[in-house]
Amino acid sequence: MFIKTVGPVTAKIMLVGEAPGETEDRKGLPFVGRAGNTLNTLLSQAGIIRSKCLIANVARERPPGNDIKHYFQDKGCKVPTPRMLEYIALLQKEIETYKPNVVVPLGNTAFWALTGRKGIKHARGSVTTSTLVPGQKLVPSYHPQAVGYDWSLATTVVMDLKKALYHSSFSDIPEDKRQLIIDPTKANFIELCQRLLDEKEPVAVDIEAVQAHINRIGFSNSPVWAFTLGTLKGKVPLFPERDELEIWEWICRVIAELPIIYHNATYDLSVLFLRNGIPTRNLYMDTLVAAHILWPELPKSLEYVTSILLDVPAWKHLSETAPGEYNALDALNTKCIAPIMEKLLKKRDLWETFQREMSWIEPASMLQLQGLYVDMEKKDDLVKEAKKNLKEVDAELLKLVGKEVNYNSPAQVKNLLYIDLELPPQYKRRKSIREKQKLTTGEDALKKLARMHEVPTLIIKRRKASKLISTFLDISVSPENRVHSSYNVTGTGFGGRWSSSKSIILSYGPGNLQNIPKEARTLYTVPEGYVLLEADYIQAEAVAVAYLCLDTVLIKLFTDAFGMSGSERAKGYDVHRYTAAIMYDIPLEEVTKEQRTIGKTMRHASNYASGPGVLANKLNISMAQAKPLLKLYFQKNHLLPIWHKRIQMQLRQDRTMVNLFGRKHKFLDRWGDSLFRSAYAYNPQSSIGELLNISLRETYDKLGDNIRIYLQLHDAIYSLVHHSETMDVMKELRKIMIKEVPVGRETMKIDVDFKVGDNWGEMVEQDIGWK
DNA sequence: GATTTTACGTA
DNA sequence: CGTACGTAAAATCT
Repeated sequence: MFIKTVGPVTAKIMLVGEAPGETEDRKGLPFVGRAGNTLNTLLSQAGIIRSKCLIANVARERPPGNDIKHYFQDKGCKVPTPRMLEYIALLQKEIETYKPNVVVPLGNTAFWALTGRKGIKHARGSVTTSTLVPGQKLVPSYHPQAVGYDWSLATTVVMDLKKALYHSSFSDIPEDKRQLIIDPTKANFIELCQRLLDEKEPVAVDIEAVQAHINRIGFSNSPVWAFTLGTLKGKVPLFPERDELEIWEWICRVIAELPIIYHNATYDLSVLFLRNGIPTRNLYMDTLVAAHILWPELPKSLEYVTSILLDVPAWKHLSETAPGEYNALDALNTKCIAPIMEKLLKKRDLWETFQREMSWIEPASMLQLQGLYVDMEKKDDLVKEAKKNLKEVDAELLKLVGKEVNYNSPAQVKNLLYIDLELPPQYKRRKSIREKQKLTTGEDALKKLARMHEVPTLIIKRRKASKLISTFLDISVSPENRVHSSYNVTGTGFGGRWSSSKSIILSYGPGNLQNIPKEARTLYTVPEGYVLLEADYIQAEAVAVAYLCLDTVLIKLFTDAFGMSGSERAKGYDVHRYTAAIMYDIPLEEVTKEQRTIGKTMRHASNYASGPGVLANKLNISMAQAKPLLKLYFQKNHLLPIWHKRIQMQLRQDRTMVNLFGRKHKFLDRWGDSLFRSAYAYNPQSSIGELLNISLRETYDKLGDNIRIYLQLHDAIYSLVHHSETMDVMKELRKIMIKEVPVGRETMKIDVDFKVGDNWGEMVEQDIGWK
């Protein structure tokens, strides 16, 4: 059926979708199926009344199989069929007739029909014009159907629609009158720097670099202008050496003396310091950090934040064709969003959290630039040994299998297991029952098959050995035998924790330092006379959960054990033993090793509401055995389900959770168990991360002259300490790390214990009592 | 050549 | 249907 455009001819807003679906086809109206429902929700959240809008699709008849490719001659959907051209001409005529103030293309097809361009992700949220109807204002956004698949896009679409609503009150397209000064002469550049120094406003700075060598830098100290200077073209300097030196002196003056704004300071600040010796003494704001605090659940790129907060054209496509303009706009837009974000942070009571995360940038940058020393001999030995090990497994496998198989290839392993060896097929868990089953060769599946055949065990062994070599042992090191990973203070969606990844400044090493297995840690050694000191929070997340549940018995166990040595604690104050004791209703001292292991697994699993299947896997028991065990556990720990229910109630308010330090997170996923479990994990995980990083910064301030902070591992700080000072440093670290954290009416303190070693793989517990 | 999927390491 | 991350190799898309 042909679907007509609906809505009042006087409408100020016109919404354009892609093509009708099944329901639309049946009812003869656009956006009345599932996508229509989503659209209604989005419109109402944006304050737009649907009946006052014109609603259209580009294609007017439902394509077979709902596949838009039907209307194109090519796979990339760039060459339209004659029918599609007719539809586009019709759309053009309608827009020219109704003259809405703003047209909202929803999705790639509508955006392409109106502009001839693709890439809705980069275009959405910008204010732009149509080429189909010249002069027609557009505010593009995602298609409601995309929101249906990924509900976290909803927030973005609502913000775009609000922007469209604002733009529907007038037809003019705002002119970008901001002034960009691109590649001035040396003399002009110096004048401009002088102007920045005179005006004393916070300056947004952005560098462009290839392999951390700066080739361009841009500045902006007001929302109306910016300037940029290229210093390198490829590897060729653009100025004579003496001029360049002078230019860098002025750059240094600006950056070292004025309050500075970056988008991703850990990068710009580190490169400027490493390559040009320029310190950022007054870091006023990192707009990436601001975005991470304001909307940890949303994208944080400058492009995205700008599309949300400003009414400016997209500019990222200029990076190749007009690098000067691109860089100047980066600086300018950073400058423009900064004050808006500052206001929002204060309004939402997040200023303190923001300042705290800002304070982590310096130590995180230090850790990246400092790096870790690698013992090359040890590394070579370990690689050799691991390769030998791999060869042995390969030989065994070849004997059993009788042919060469690439065990890193899931396809080949599937063939081997399920066709050649005729083992019972193991399937991946499906998201919905309607999805078709997919075979898996993951470790859990192989473990089950291991009961029937000896090959699966060897495959597990083979893959572990191969992973160890490729990811953790066979790593690149700097000329100084160091690895330099970057710590990302904005790297986790929850916030509070840092992530760790390959540095783009000094790209040596395994990248992520937070997932290195014990076997690969031994190659990280310390200089003669020094020790590696690990200070970690004891049972941190479990303690946090106990306080959040108000489990007074458990809290007492932790407070009684506070300050005890490890061996004392193990005797009568061990959480897992306690868990087993209450589960089996026996005295603490009668708990067997096996029962303790069960207690430990149960606690880990059920704090965050895992199901019987997973527990069965972990304890290597059947589902039938796991179910009553879980039931028993929740009977004895009745506060846990109450806590979970409380979280669900909090989510119902506005889907927002707040951690123990005031950090906020909005959970945007589809309402359901998976969202709940994520929310259960939020407070303990992000609060402990935050606690550790607060302590890390304080350690950096107070002990930075005597020790080198070496590693951060979510709930542990590692430092290099002269062996003669180990005891003193332990005392100091305890003073810093043990903090009183309010949880409701209680005050939580988490104990710290220490390990010492001369390499990261062999750390020895320090059995010291502190009472 | 770029992007997605699969598998697997840590807290 | 623990959660949170990042990387390597293979598979897939263009």
